Amino acid sequence: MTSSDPPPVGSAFLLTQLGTHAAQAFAARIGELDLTPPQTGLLRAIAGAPGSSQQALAELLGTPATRLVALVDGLEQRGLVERRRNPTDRRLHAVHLTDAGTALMADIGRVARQHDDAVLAALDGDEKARLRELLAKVAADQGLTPGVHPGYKNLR
Amino acid sequence: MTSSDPPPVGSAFLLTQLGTHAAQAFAARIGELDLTPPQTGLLRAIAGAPGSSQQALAELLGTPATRLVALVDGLEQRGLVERRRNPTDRRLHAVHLTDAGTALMADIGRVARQHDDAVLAALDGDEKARLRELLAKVAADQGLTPGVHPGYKNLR
DNA sequence: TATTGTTATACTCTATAACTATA
DNA sequence: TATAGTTATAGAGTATAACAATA
Repeated sequence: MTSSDPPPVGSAFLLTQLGTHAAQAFAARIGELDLTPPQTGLLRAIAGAPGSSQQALAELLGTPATRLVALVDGLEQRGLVERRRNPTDRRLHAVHLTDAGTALMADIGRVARQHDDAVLAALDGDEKARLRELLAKVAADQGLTPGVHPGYKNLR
Repeated sequence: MTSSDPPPVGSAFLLTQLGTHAAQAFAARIGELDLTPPQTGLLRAIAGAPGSSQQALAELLGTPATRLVALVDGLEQRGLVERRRNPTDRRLHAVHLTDAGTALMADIGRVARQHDDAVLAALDGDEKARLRELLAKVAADQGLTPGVHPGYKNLR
C-alpha cells in the first residue's frame, strides 16, 4: 500500500485505545478525591476482604509486597486504613478500613458511576448491556480476575 | 471474610481492565520483533504519513517533541527510518521508512492480526463485529484519534 | 524574533535486593 | 530455617527546561 487509506485497526487495538482513555479519565476524576488509581484499587480490595494480610493483598493484586507496603503507608498516613497486629502471629498485619476509609468508599462509588456514565454516554441502555456482556465474555476467557486491574501485575 | 458479594464493577472498568490486558499482551508479542509499543505506534504513524516533520508527528501523536526525537533516534539507529533534510527549509527533518522499515511493517501487521485473534478468541464472528461496532461508537464519541494510542498524550 | 530539532536534567513509578522481627 | 513486613537502592520511562541551528 502506498498511503492515503487509514491503516485498518483491529478490535484489540480499539480495546487498548479505549481502555487507556478510560483509565486516564478515571485517574482525572479520582484525583479530585486525592487518590491515585492504584490506591483506589487497593481500597477496593481491602473493602472486599477486610482484615487480609499484606501478603494476601499482594497476592490478590499480583504485585510485589514491597509495592503494597508503600501503598498501605500512604493510605494509613491519611487515616483511611489501619494495620492491626495479629496477637497469635505477631508477624501479620491485618489491614482494615477506618471509618474515614469506609466513608470514602461511598465517594469512590459515586465517582465510578459518573465515570461509567461519561465514558459510555454514546450508548443507549440496550447497547450498554450488550457491550458489558461481550466484554465480560472476553475478560473471562482471558483469565482476568474480576475487579482487579492488570496494571498491578509484574510482567518481567 | 465477611462480605461475599463481589463488588459490582462498571463497564468502564471492564474496558480499562481489558484494555490494559490487551496492551500487555501486545507488548509481549511485539517484543519478539524487538519493538516496544510506542515504537510500533510511531512506525505506524510514519507509514501513514511518510515525510512528516518530527513536529507534525509529535502533534499527531500528542507527545512532546523531545520524546519523539528519542523514539526516532532508536528507530534510525536500527535502520528502520531515516531523516531527510528539507533543502528548502533546512530546519525540517522529514521522516521516512527505510526498506527495512517497510518490510518490518508487514511483520507488525501479522503480529497485530495474531494478537487480535488471541484476545477475541472467545467471540464468534457476529459477536466480534458487534463488539467492534460498539467500541467504534464509543471511541468516536470520546474524541479518540483513530489509530493513535492515548498513551502518548501528556496529561498534566 | 520565531521555529525545528536536540541535549541535559529531574521526576515518578516500580522492581530487585538486602534487612528486621517473629515464628 | 522460613515467613511477614520493611527499608534501601536502582532502573525504565517520561516530562521540563535549556540550548543550537535555521529561518
